[in-house]
Amino acid sequence: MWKALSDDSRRHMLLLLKDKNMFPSELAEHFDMTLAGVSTHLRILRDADLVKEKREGQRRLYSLNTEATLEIKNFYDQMWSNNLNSLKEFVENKKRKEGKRK
Amino acid sequence: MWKALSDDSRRHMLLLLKDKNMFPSELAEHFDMTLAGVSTHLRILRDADLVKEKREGQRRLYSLNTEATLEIKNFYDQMWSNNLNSLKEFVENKKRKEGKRK
DNA sequence: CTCTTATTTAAAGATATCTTTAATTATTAG
DNA sequence: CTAATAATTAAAGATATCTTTAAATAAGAG
Repeated sequence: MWKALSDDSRRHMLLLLKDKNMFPSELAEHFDMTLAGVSTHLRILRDADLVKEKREGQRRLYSLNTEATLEIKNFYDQMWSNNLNSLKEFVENKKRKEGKRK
Repeated sequence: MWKALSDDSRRHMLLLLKDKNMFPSELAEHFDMTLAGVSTHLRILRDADLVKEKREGQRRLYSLNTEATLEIKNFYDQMWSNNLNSLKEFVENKKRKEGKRK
């Protein structure tokens, strides 16, 4: 999963899929890479459970698996704070600051 | 930075340094690896700005750079939710659940 | 059934990463 | 200064990763 996230193209794919479900050929347009290359990256993301695949006839629709990104958050929580309160405060703080800026 | 986090040993080092600042020789005791290997990993973590180094005579004390892990959180926020409210709710929800469990 | 389209898989090459050993730098102790 | 200790750097080997080309699978169109 961390290996899956360590590649720039794959993180880019995840952010694209976040906005819109896509077919491999569609995704490939956003990258300077062959369709086979994209397909390989999608397999890695699928194995890491970061994306879901749904067959639609001869095509395959890929979508973000929103549940699976939790491990990143867990690691962040462990690193950044000992308890969830601090995270909560951080979020509230950031919101407050953003409110001011407007 | 993502490359730095993609290695199991390095993530383990970060979690160890979170609890206690350590010298390379001290860290090496926790790993099945030579001191030189540990030193190389520490260089990568230092380059990624994830740890800080402080010379103390002939030794070098390593500590976690708590500020730098923010990029992970940013990515998580982008992936998992469009707005910070959802994250806040998630945290509150998790806390509530944990409260129940006790 | 044959041709086309969408996608995956396998093989191969180039590049990157991890880990070790050996050499190097720097500090402290005698 | 010399010896010992702490740590880094360089070189080298093994392994892993990325990307491409070519072959394979699978669905739909004629």
